[in-house]
Amino acid sequence: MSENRLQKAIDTLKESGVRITPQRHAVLDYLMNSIVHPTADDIYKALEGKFPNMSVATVYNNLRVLRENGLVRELTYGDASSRFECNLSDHYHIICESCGKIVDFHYPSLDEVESLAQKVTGFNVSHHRMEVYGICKDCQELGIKQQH
Amino acid sequence: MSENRLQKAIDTLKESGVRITPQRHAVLDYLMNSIVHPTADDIYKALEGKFPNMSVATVYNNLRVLRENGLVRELTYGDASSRFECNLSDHYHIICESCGKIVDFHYPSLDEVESLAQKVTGFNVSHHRMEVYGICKDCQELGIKQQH
DNA sequence: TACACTACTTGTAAAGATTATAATATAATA
DNA sequence: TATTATATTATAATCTTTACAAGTAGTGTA
Repeated sequence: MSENRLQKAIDTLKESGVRITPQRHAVLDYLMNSIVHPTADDIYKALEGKFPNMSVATVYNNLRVLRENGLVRELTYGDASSRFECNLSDHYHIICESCGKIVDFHYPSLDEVESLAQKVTGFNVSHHRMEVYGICKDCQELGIKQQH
Repeated sequence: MSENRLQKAIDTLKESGVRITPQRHAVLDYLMNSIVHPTADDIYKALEGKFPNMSVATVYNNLRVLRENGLVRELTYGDASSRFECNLSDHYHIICESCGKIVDFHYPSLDEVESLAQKVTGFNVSHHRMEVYGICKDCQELGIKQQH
């Protein structure tokens, strides 16, 4: 199942003349099997064992290539560094203000907002982004425990 | 009108034991009369004439103090630097993908999304953010002109 | 297989935004 | 006006990301 997705992605890359190097394969594979929306540095550290000589620049380069080929989405939040995900299906994110955890959730796309914004501002609208913020279950429980 | 808002903000600060220095006053005043959502560097450059000796750190310090006192909101987008605004009324932003211009627009708050997200994820939701992206009128016209 | 071409990786330097630190200056208050 | 806590300044440091040059390695062709 997941292997299928990976193979499809590799085929897409090859069709665009992008070479499949071991490092690139590893970055893509890691992202495909990750649900935590890692930063570039997370990925770098995660692959350190497998590729002791890999440069940080390689991670950034590959993330850029994957993004340019529509296989990876870059998420930029308030904190210092970008986060990356492979899940390109239509979904939104909810972010824990305490631990930074990011969780996907589904909601019908906010097309109405887009069309109103277009009408009011005269912009030619292309897309939108939306995130919800709050405290995750784990941190809620931790907070309650600490009060005792 | 605007003077009234400024005076109110100053009173709020004084009540919290925050001193009103000339630099702090200028940053607040500049933000109150700005509609372009400036970066810290924009503000620094704008006040350079009035305060030739002001440090960039002072701008950051003051923006932090103003934010902590609920007078300024920090907007973090994909690009490198944060933007700041004083308009704390309920509104959303639409951003030009060509020139970076940010324009306010009004839309009923997306409470429904928040409550669904809370139900589905178990998070204790506090707020959300949403921005629309597109090409502004000016850039649309510029694009058409360049094609001739 | 040998060659050539191009893309990729690596290591390091550089850029840019923001924060930390220490010394000096100043606003608020009695 | 004197005092004291807070703010400003100048600079160094940090952190993320990009740029660059040199070397490496896939890929296609003869």
